[in-house]
Amino acid sequence: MAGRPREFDRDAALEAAMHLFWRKGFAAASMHDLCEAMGVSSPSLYAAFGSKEELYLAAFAHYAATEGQAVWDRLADGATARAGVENLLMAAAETLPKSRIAPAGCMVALGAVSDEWPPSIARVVRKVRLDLLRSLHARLEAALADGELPAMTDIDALSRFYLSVFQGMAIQAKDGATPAELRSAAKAAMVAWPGEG
Amino acid sequence: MAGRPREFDRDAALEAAMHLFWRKGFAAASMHDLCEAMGVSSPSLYAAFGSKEELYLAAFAHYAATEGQAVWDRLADGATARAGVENLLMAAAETLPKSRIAPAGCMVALGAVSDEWPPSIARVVRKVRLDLLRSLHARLEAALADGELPAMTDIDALSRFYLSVFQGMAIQAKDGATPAELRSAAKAAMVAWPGEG
DNA sequence: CCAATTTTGTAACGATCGACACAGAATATG
DNA sequence: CATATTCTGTGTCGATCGTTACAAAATTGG
Repeated sequence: MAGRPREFDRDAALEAAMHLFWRKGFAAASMHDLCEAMGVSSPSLYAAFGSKEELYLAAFAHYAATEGQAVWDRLADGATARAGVENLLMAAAETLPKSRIAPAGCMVALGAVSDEWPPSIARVVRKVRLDLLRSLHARLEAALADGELPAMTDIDALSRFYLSVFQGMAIQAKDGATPAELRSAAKAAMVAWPGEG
Repeated sequence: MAGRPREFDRDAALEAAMHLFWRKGFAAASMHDLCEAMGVSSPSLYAAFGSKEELYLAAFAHYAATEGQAVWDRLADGATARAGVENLLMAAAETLPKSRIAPAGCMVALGAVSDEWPPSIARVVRKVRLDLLRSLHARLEAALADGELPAMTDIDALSRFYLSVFQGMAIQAKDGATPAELRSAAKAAMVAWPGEG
């Protein structure tokens, strides 16, 4: 087991690819752009990641495990499901708009919404989106069992509703909405919590 | 003023282009696909529409004037702003999922969300999205003036919130959500109407 | 019928894309 | 040092993209 050692940091390169994909999507981020952003020539890139599709999947997994997880973990914060959902939306309002270090939007919410994405990527992205719906659903179901929510609450509808608010916020962030504007929308959404008045 | 007459129906061809762009987005709908779907050879297409970008803009305008307008007009239906918003969301729940005649999603809500779109198109699409926000805002402002909404209601927040629900529903429709599922989410959103409970 | 004009289909253009062949350079092992 | 192995950069491959010459075909006006 020998060979010339790799001259670039694989994780740093993956992070750079993630940011470029995050900002430009899959198709618009050309291999030329990626090589430049990652500081790696294309044969090295292919040796390390296989193909552009596989590189995207690796970057997407990295995104889900870091940026995405950081926001979605807030759902578990707080004593009640209501607090968890509010924390989630507030964190989203803070994270979704463009900042000095991060592009606007969300790779999970906005990825593969048009059919111009490779099917293999679309399948993975949509699966993660459904996972978000499922974890929202699970949190609300627990709240129902705890008696936090009225017994006749429509959990399917409520989880789908709060997911739609999150996804809509992602689109508006892409259009330039500020954290304050998204917070106000999230605040308005929390009024729909069952038993509010 | 003479010349060989055009052999294809310009409006029918534009409608076909609209459906293809609606389903596949801008980049993934190649000129080859478009020519096939429109039943026109590419030089004829260029003579009639100018370029692929201009064709998209024409198809998008056609979409906004027909499919989009039909849904958004519901905002004016009903005696109250609340009824108008509910009608709008219910119409969206019916229209957004894939049907026998229409693709899933919405060209306005989901168009140009990634940066892989030509800037000229992104500018137009985002302007229309902002117009949606403005018309929602205007309807709620009128309701405020009529006393339908409490005097301290945050109109900016409320319009942005309902827009986000609509946009989120569009994403979920792309992921395969049914009209019934979207209706239930819309119903949950209406609970957030000020003074509910 | 003749000339002018516009559309049509075939075929091809240059540009760009993702992907890779190749040879040189850098390491580990014996 | 010699060999095997792996990485690196240059250059290029075939495919596909949007776009357009070109000539034949079809119409109107004189």
